[in-house]
Formats: sequence, C-alpha cells, structure tokens
Amino acid sequence: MPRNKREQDREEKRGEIIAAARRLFLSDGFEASAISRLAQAAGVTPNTIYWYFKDKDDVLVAVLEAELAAQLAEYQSLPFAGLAERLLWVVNRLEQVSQLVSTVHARLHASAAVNDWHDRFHMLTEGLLSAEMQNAGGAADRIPALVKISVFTIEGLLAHSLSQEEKQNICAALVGALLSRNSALP
Amino acid sequence: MPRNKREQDREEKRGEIIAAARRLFLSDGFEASAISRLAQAAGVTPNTIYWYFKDKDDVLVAVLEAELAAQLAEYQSLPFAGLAERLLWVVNRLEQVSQLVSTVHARLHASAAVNDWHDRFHMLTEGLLSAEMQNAGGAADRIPALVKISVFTIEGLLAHSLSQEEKQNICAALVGALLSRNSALP
DNA sequence: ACCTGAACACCGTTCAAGT
DNA sequence: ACCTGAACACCGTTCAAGT
Repeated sequence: MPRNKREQDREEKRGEIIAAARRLFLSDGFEASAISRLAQAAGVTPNTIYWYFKDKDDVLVAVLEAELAAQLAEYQSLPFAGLAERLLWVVNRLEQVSQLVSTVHARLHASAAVNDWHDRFHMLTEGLLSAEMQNAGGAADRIPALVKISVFTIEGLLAHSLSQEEKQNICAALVGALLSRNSALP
Repeated sequence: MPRNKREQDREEKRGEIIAAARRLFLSDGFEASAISRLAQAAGVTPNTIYWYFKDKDDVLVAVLEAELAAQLAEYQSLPFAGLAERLLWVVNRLEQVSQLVSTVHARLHASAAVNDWHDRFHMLTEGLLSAEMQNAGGAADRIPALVKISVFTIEGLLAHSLSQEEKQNICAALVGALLSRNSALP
C-alpha cells in the first residue's frame, strides 16, 4: 500500500487503468482491446500506459492479480464448507470471467509474465482444492491426480459453451467419480 | 479431388502453402507466423495467399482439416482395439501437435471458421470415444458426461506441460474413474 | 485464372521533448 | 516523476494492374 501522497496518486491512476482494462477485456476480449482504446477508456494517452506497465501483457497480469485478490477474499469468508458447494461456487465465479480465463490460456505461450501468473494460479487453486479434498477425508495418494482431473474438467466447462443440463450432468459425474469407492473419497 | 490439369495445379499449390503453414504454425505458433513469412516459406508473395485462402484463419482451418484427415486414416487402421490403448495413442498423437491444439482454442472466439471446425472436431471425436465406451460395455446414460470429462482431461494434459509421471498418474486415475463400479463401465 | 507491387488501416511500442 | 506528439516497425488485408 502507498506510503505517501505521491504513491497514493500513482496507485489510484494505476487502479483506474486496471479497472478500464478489466471492463474492456471482459466485454471485447484482450486482442480486440487495443492499447489506444484502453487508454481512451482510462482517460489517458496510449503511451502513458507504458509509464505504469511494462507492456500489454503486464496490464493483463495486473487485472488478473486484482481479480484473484477480490475473489479470494470472498472465498475465504464463504458461509458453507461442503466440497461440492464450494466447487460449484468457484465454477460460477469463473464463468463470469471466462473471457479472462481463455485470454490467459491464449497468452500463455507468448508472454512469460502471463505464464508465471498462470503457474502460480494453478499452484494456489490446486492447493486449495487438495486441502478441501483431504478435509473431506480422501486418501492422500490419490488426491493429486483427482485434483488435476477436476481442474481440467472445470477449465473445459469454461472453454466450451455447453447447455446448463450438460454442465450439471458433467459436474454430477465428476463428483460421482471423486466420491466413488475407487477414488477413496467418502 | 481435381478433375483436370488446371485444378490439379491449383490443389498442388494450395497443398504447398498448407504444408508450409503447418510447419511454421507447429514450430513458431500461429501468431508468430506472419503471412509474409508464410508466403516466403511457400515461395510466393504475401497477397498470393489471399488468392487461395479467405484469410489467415482460413489457412489454419485448411491445416487442421489436412491434419485431421491424415490422423483419422491412421486411427481407423489401428492394430489394437482396447479403450485404454486407443486413448493413449490419441493423446500421444495430439501431443505432437499441441501447438495446433492451443492455437485452435486461442482463435475460437475471434474466427467463426475456426469455431465451426472446432465444433465439428469435438462432435467427431466425442462420437468416436462414445462408441469405444459403449463397445467396452458402459452404461449408455452415463457415457456422455464421462466422455466430456475424458476429453477435457486430455485437453488439460495438452495445454499444461506436466511431467511424464504426473501424466501417467492422471491417465491412470481417469481410466480408474471410467472403469469404477460407480460409472458402470466394466 | 493467377500473381504482383504498392498501398491502407491498424497494431504494440519507443523516444525525444515538455512540465 | 509524469505525460505527450510524433514516429517506428510490423501486422493482416485490399486493389489496381499485369500476364
């Protein structure tokens, strides 16, 4: 957090650019959101963006960090503890920012910064899911692979637009597989 | 197939451009393969590409169609019939063109042509996998969701670079879930 | 029908110059 | 420290002109 007026101003301006970028990225997508349009939406000149950010992918990472921080705060204070409930909450939240999710996967191979953020995100979320599963009494040795399958299934649900019915069937089948005798989760 | 000399020439030239594009897309990625470089690799002028293809995404779709046709021919004449064996073969083949897989997902939202091809590809492959599962004696009503989870897991394996050990664990867990009592596949 | 040279509009990014 | 105007190199794509 800022330690003086100058830094506070800087953070404010950065925050405005990030907010404008988030809006544009979500509505039009990363590629269709030119730096010039982004600057216009934030009320600055295109090259001003480069005073606050290294490049366009750096703006994306800043948007992702802000979004993650906000969602994580909500997640921590969720009023329910069940695995299935918490999983569904996460999927619903991710669905609202699915445009960002696909952008991350699209920029992964072009930007080291996005790749790093993506790695950290997976470690964090898979750590959380792993903890939830252990909490639910799963056998420790089977959990890592089941976590990956769960995460990949969620990513697949987000990337491919499916009907509500299909989504429910898939979620039910996934939870069924997680809870089956075979996977040693009660 | 071409019906006269003229059409044959046309198909030949098209094929050369497609071959050059496949090479570049796989080694450098779609975005890094500028039309100008693609033209140079094929021995033509940039705007000649536009005589044979509508736009850059149309070149991508042509590459995908050629690749799919080639792989499908091999798949049909596979010497083994086991579900796990055939699944592993598909994953290994997809891994060698994972750059194309991620490109498809990246262009999905920007190009209607790529989106259409992707839809057809999923219908085809999910149809095949569904048939393999029924062949293995799975309960018909549970198959669609399990197919989706399998496909999403494969896509996840391709998109996120994992160690060989992790991949094996995930594949084993997936097959375990497919074959479990719960999923009604013997 | 096929291919080219030259141009167009746009992109992300840089830089010297201002305050 | 912060911001701008102007430019740079590059991109996908188009088009009039040639054969």
